[in-house]
Amino acid sequence: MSLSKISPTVKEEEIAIQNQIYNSIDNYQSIIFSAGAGAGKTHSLIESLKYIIKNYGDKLEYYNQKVMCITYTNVAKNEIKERLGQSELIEVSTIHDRLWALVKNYNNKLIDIHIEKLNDELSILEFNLNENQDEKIKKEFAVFRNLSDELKHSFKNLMISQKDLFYNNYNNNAKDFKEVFRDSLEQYPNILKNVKNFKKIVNTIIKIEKYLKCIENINKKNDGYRMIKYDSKYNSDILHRMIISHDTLLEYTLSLVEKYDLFKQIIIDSYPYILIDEYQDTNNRVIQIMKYIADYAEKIGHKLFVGYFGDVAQNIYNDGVGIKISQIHSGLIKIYKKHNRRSHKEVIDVINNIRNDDIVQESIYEDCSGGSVKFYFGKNDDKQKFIEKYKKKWRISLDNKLHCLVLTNRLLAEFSGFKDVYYCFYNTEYYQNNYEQINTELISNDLSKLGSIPKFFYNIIKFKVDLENPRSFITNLIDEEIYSKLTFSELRELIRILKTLEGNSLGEYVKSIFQKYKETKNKYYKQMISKLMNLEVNSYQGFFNYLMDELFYNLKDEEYVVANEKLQNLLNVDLYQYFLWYEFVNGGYDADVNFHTYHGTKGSEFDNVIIFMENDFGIRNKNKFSNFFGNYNNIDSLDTKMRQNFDNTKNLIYVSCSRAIKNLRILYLDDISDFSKGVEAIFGEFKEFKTSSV
DNA sequence: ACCCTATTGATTTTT
DNA sequence: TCAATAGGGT
Repeated sequence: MSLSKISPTVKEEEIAIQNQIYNSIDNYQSIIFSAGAGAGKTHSLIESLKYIIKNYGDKLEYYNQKVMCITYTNVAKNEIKERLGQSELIEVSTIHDRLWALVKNYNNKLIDIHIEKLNDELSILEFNLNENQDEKIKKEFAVFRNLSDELKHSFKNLMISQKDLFYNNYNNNAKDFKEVFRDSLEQYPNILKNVKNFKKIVNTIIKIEKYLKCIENINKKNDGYRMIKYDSKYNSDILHRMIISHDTLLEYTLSLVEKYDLFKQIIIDSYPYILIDEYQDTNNRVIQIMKYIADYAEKIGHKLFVGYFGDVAQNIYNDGVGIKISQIHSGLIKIYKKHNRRSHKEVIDVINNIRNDDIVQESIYEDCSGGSVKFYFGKNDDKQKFIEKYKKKWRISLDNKLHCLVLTNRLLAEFSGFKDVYYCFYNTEYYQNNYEQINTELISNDLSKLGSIPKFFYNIIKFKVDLENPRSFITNLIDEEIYSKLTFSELRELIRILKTLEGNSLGEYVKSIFQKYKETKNKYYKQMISKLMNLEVNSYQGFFNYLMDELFYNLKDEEYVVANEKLQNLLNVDLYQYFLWYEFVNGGYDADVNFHTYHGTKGSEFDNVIIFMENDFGIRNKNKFSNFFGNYNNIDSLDTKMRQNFDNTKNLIYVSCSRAIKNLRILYLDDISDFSKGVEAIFGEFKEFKTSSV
């Protein structure tokens, strides 16, 4: 068994590094702790928290103070809470939750900031509408600007009064849209020549109106305008309804921290220890907030410790602060940890080459060899063969799984075997109009993130799986409320009825459920189905209509046939595909090969990893990976923009490759001859993958 | 042949 | 939301 022996000297080194952190805590010297993938960062963070409680817990309790531990994601928050165990003195939460908890007590100040924000936004809108000379914007607003002042005024009023008409027809095709406004806009020359520009103009006008009204309402202290609300579920601000979203919460908090010394002091005196997990992913405003607080603590001579834990090379999100942290928060004590507790030597060597900076990891284990890394290039069609080869070679089973990383959710759906489910959902009006939603609402390992219809389908599949799985408990299947009322023979009868349900597609299965519903007199069955379907109408037609309403709203008569067909397709997909999707949502526990996106693997580790890579990352990021390898040997010649792209790609490859504990293979699906030097520099050598040799 | 407009289809992830 | 491409008019 490898990866088990740690030499005493290395163990001491590791302890010495942890002691450096403790020492900084003792002296209230803020730190930035940097360690590569698999170094045990979270472990260090948790040990530090325990250290604070052990040594300063009494003092904290006496002064009614707490330790603030903030994470970027809820997943990280839960992991830390679980590993740390119960502690009254430590508040673990996501950054946004913590900031909102602090900030919401300052509602009056927030309202002032909100009015400022509305005014700022208003001047931007007015500027674009009337003055902005930027070529693109000038063109978009030209037809409006060409109107006389009088016409501008009347046009604004007209559109504000016809707001509903405007939005109701918003998704019409251009011809129909023009038809709606043809007569009422005759006196405004060319205003509706280009629908896109027209929409832009009218949207701007309506927004200005809304913001002005909002300010008026705030000043009059009208109902609904006396409080700022933070909505963590929704991704953008609705400023005119007093609702702010994630980024604006950070913006407002930063303003408060900037302006009000008392606010800073309250934070400092309530939380003398602030620890930040995965700092590289947080928005730079968070670091600015911390810097303001730290500076003020020093000014007034109050003790404060700020600890950043993270790794700049694992910053893969655009708005993460990454390497810029040192510019924003200067004067931090740097602590590095070079040990790797995760991977075999062969993997560590490669990931060191990828990051190529001052963190050069060494395995903490003496017995760290025995892994293997190889880089292949091959054809796009060879992916399945490649997987097959390593399934055999590595003896893949449920106990020794293979994890494949792909770039897009679309590929992930295809490989995982629910391609048609993905495409049929993709083709619905709802997901066409909210195209980015499909990836969160359908392709998620987190049940709470599923969209309403995917969740509904999930429940139906779960019902079927629980029913057919001999290992599952009756109580899983039958609701407690119903189960408790049943006699033994009633239960047997209910199960007999349930077992008669059948169908090859989701549609057929649901049809069978409702057919039985109509036929049977068994009230328990009816209760169960009512509960499962949660629909007003207990019929297949009711089910169908419900889906139609949710997925294809706002239909015009002539669109009905196509929509009907699309929904039919969604229901015609083989039940097995839905089953595979269900398995995926559950985390793929029952599959020996699991698929992930590169980004989605952050924090995980797997024994066997295959990464499929190619030149492009979608249509907007042409040559992302080929440029990385091509530029690897001459990064100094890159301009700022190119360098940013390079680092971003580097980090993504670093995160992906560093998931591997033992075996790592890359299959590159394009020609690599133009940048093979870069590949060699990282992976040593490369080979062609020939299917004939399998 | 050219220009402007409409339609189409898409990269990932978190709060 | 936005870039690429298809389409339509001159």
